[in-house]
Order: sequence, then structure tokens, then C-alpha cells
Amino acid sequence: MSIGLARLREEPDRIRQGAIDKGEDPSIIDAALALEGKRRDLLGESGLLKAERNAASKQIGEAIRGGAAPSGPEVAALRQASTDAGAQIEKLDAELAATEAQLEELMLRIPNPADPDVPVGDASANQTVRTWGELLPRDATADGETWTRRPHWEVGESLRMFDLERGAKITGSGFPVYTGYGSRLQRALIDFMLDIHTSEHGMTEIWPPALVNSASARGTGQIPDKEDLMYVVPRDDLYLVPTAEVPVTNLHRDEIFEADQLPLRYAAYSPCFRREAGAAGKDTRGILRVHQFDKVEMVFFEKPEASAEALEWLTGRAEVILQRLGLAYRVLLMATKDMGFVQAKKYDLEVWAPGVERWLEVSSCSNFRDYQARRMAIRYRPEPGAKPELVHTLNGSGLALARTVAAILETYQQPDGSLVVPEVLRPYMRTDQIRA
RNA sequence: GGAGAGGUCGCCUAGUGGCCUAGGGCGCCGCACUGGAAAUGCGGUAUGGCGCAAGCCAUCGAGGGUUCAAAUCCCUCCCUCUCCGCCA
Repeated sequence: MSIGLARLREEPDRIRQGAIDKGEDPSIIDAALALEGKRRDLLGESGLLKAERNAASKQIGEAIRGGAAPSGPEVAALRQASTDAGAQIEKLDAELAATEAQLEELMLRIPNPADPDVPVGDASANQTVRTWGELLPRDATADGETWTRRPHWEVGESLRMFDLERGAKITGSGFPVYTGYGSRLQRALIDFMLDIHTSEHGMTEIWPPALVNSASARGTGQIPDKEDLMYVVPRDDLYLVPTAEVPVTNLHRDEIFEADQLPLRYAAYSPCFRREAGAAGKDTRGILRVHQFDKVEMVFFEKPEASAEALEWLTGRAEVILQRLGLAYRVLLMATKDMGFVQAKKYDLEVWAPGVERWLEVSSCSNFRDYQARRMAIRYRPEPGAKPELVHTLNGSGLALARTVAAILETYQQPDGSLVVPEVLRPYMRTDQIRA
């Protein structure tokens, strides 16, 4: 994950301002520039010496083939020259390796600068771009009677759609067990979302592994920075995926596309595992913040010039799901200090949960530009035979299930305690109403 | 998990310490020939880095080692294939 040395050299001011806007330390940019200069000097010196050594070694070979005694004085002199160069090279390369390690460490701490149209500031600078649907109040009126919507955990328990206590028993807190129609609703939502994204949005469906190796975890930046967020299987050096973004983006690690292969757009279901260490309290009640949930994720590989528009389209595809489900939501354009270190631009989709009268984040749609692609070496040829350039990567949830389920339970509950099934899910649920 | 065989350029393959600056074939691109094409011939066809450039450096699954010199020898690991064992 890095802005790249070329860009560091070419537009340090933009990078510096980008760091300031995101609340990061801008002095790292100057430290990195200094190290980059040192790296280039060392590289030049070491390269020259290696050329000398290679030449000497070659001469030894030629001399021996030409009849010189392998242990004779002529060969010994050449051998000495090569050995001497080798000793210097060893020193230089050690210094070079140390310099590069320091430089890389600094580069990892330089954030991806936000796009120019992103508001500068903290969460209070986030912009509500649009709102869709009717924001139902908790206290509703039906047939002249008023009734109060219940929070989703009460609805779910009473309709026996999930069992949080037994989930805690068999695994731990934050591992919900879905039961009966609750279980079927999981399948229905996954199926519905993937159907829309593939049949209507033209994405390619992926069913990825739920565990990845350390190279993949490093590729999308989960390690080293976010290692605490993941469940780790140290015995096999594997990581449980926190999102399908990790395996799906890594599909094309170290690959070079031809221009006509882009864009590549994937929709992937996966379970998601997050330690969420320390999280507890009223914000985590029910299934709002759990250690295991399910999600359909969209992952795009785009040509650089198309990525800005692709982010708008991607966000729109997530909105389609919410609209078809009939859930009210709003779209937030995240400000520089609230958007994350690696994103260039990010929209959050928040669904309205009338039972708790809160907005719940169900999707986060981001354009990483070339920041992610650089670390993973995902490139394409703009023209046949041309030099490869980095692609742009984007991803967004479409959607995360647990909170979507919460919004459905709170939106579609009836005064009599039953739940009306959203119309688009009825073919999948094979019922239009769920009763206690 | 055990035994064995492998991993070289987009694909196939040659390569048992120095003539490897990695050869050949296929594919692809360009040019020639052609009315146009096929066939044929000639040339070109990895990635990253450094350099104004000429060019140089690195990379033969990954990492380490031996050596003046490693695709080639040694060690560790990964992956693929075959057989055996185990198993949804």
C-alpha cells in the first residue's frame, strides 16, 4: 500500500497536503524523499561495482577457456579484483537494504491523498449526498391506534429468527445463530443480491476462500497495520477474511491485463470475521456489531481514467439493493479525516432502522485509485505492447447482511408482531409473512 | 500425512558451474512478397529498478548458502502432478 516513489518525487506538495488533510504527519514525506535520494545514490554505486565484478568473472572464464591455468597468476589477479569488488558490494548492499527497509516503512505511513472533491475535515464535514425513502418513526399509527416499533433483537427473538444466547454458548458473544426463517433470510438475501449484481449489473460471481495466506493479507493491507482486527490461524499462517475484498482483490495480484480485459467487475459472497476487540455496549446490541457476518462485496478493476465514474456506478449498484428491499437510506460522502488511510474517495450507505431510530452503515464504497494496485502489482497495458501501468481498484459492500436484516426487521414489523417479507424476497423466502 | 517426479519468457520446451548476454518451437506484432490473403522470408516480442542517453543492475517457484562465477551444486519453504493413507 503506497503512493509510489515516482509520485513522491513528482508531486511531494500534493502528497504533503494530502497527509495534512487526513490528519497524518506530513514530515514523513520529507524524510522519505531524503531516503529516496540516498537509495538512488547507493543503487548507482552498487550497480557500477556489480558491473565490474561481472566483467572480471567473465574474463576469468574467458582466460581459462583460452588456456590459462585456473590456478595461475593471471587468473589469481582477476579473481582478486572480483573478490574485492564483492566485498564492497556486500557493504553497499547491506546499507541499501537498510535504507530501503526504512524507506518502505515510511512509505507505508504516507496516506493516499483524497480526491479534490472530497470535503476536508473530520466526521462533522461528511456530506449527506442524498437520502432515499421514507424515514419511519418508532411510534407509528395503524388503524387509529398508535404502536411502538421494537428493536430488531426483540423482533428476531420473538419470531425465532436468531438465537444470540446459544450463539454465545457454542462460540462466544457476537456469533449469532440464525434459525428457521432467520436462516432462510440469510440465504435469500445472499441469493437476491448476487442475482441482481450478476444478471442486471453484469458482474462476475466469485465464491472465494474464507481464509487467506499472509501474502494476500499483506496485499490488501490487512497486515501489518490491521492485524489485530483479524482472526489468525498461526499454525498454518492463515487469516480468516474480514471481507471478501481480501481474497477477491488478490485474485489478480502480480498480473498484467490487456486493455480490452478491463474493466473487471466481481460480486462475491463471503462470511466475514472481525475480532472487533474492545467493542461492546449499546451500539453493539443485537446483531449490529458481530464477529461473524455475511456480506456480498463488489470488487472492480478499472482503467485509471474510468475509476471516478466507476465509483459512482458502484455506489449506485449498492443503492439498487436497498431500494428494491424498500429500505430508507442515505449516502454520505466521507470527509478526509473520516474516510480512512488508503481510500481516495469513499461513500458510506446508511440504512434507516426505525426500531432503534438510528442510521446503520451497511455499505462502504471506495476508490483506492492505484494505491492498492501498487502493492499488489496489478497492472494493464494501455496499448498492445505498451509499458504496463497500474490499474485502479474499487470495492463496496452490496450489502452487509446483519445490519440489513436488522433494518428489515425494524422496517417490516407489524403491530401484531408479525413480519411482512419484502416483496423482492418472497420468491426466495417462499412466504410473504412470518409469524411467531 | 508418506513415497516419488516436477516448477525456465504468454504457451510448449532446451539447458548437469564460465561459449546463458537463457537457445528452439508455437502464439502475437511489424516489414517484405501478394490484387487481397494463405504459405514463406526477415525483424521484433518478460518484469522491475538506475540513467539525459548509450547502457547498466536485478529476477529461471520463493528465500538462504557454496563459488571469482549458479537456471545448473547444497539447505529450507511454497506450489503442481502420480501413487499410498485419511476424509466431508
